[in-house]
Amino acid sequence: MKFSTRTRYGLRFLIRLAAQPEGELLQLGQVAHDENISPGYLEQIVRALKPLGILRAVRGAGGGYALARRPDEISMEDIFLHLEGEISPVACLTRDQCRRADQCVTRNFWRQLDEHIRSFLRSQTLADIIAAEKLCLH
Amino acid sequence: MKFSTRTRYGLRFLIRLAAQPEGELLQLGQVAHDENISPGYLEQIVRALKPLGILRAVRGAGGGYALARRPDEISMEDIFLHLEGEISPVACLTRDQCRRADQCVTRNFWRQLDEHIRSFLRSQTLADIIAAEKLCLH
DNA sequence: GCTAAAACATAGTTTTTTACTATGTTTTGT
DNA sequence: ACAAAACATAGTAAAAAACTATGTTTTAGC
Repeated sequence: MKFSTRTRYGLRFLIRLAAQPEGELLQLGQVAHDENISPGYLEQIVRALKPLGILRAVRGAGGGYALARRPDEISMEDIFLHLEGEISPVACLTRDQCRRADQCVTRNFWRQLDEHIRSFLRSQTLADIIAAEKLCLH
Repeated sequence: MKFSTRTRYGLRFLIRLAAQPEGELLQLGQVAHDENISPGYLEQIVRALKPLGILRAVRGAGGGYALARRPDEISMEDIFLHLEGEISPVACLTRDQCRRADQCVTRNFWRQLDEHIRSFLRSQTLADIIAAEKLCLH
């Protein structure tokens, strides 16, 4: 039960954006270098985030990325859904519904676990993570 | 973020044992057949559970398995630790401590998520799962 | 004692997923 | 024009997961 580098790298990218001064652009290559992530791989990851609509991209020389929304309006649940694909601990909760579902002894347990994880992710925003970080600094 | 078939099959095996009348043995081959799991694979999984000490095995013809403890004394956290290997959503919480750990922005977030998942698993026992099942029957 | 049936054990193989690379195209400031 | 950035897809390598194969050991029943 591990989260992929996709999710971890993507989160780090977003945190870097959130830490950026309002309106300032940050280049993907810069983040890739600082965070020691392959630029090509990071591009793929960032692309997965685009449909979420939280990124503002400026193309061409001198371009870069910025957040399109305030960090406290961006929930971890949304981020995880786009990076990880899905969150559920077992596939049958969201897809591949198995035919034994209604007589499945463990299904209810998985559903509860799923709801626990999701509700935590729902309760957290990008801003919370940054805030926790700032607290540590003094 | 999916749990492996190891964990899911192993859990189903334990539930079958828990549903068994007190002291009665259940054969692995029987469970494998009923649950449509490869017997050889299920054997591997069951072996991973042995160090937990919740299994009583009787070898030889007419042998089988039974629970060595009451279902309400067997926590989901223990089961998951043995089947999944570890629970933490990222490796650096339990091993592979990275050298940037103390300046890691996301580490605290991962730790909180980890604790949420673990505390849920700690709160649940095999007995709870069986009980939830019994409720559904009438 | 022999045999069949069960648990016990390890190594190997296949399949799937993850992580990453290669090779471009498009856009835009200078 | 050109360099630097985002955008996009396909391919590849490595790792993990899922399973198979091939045994050994134990024990009840004949």
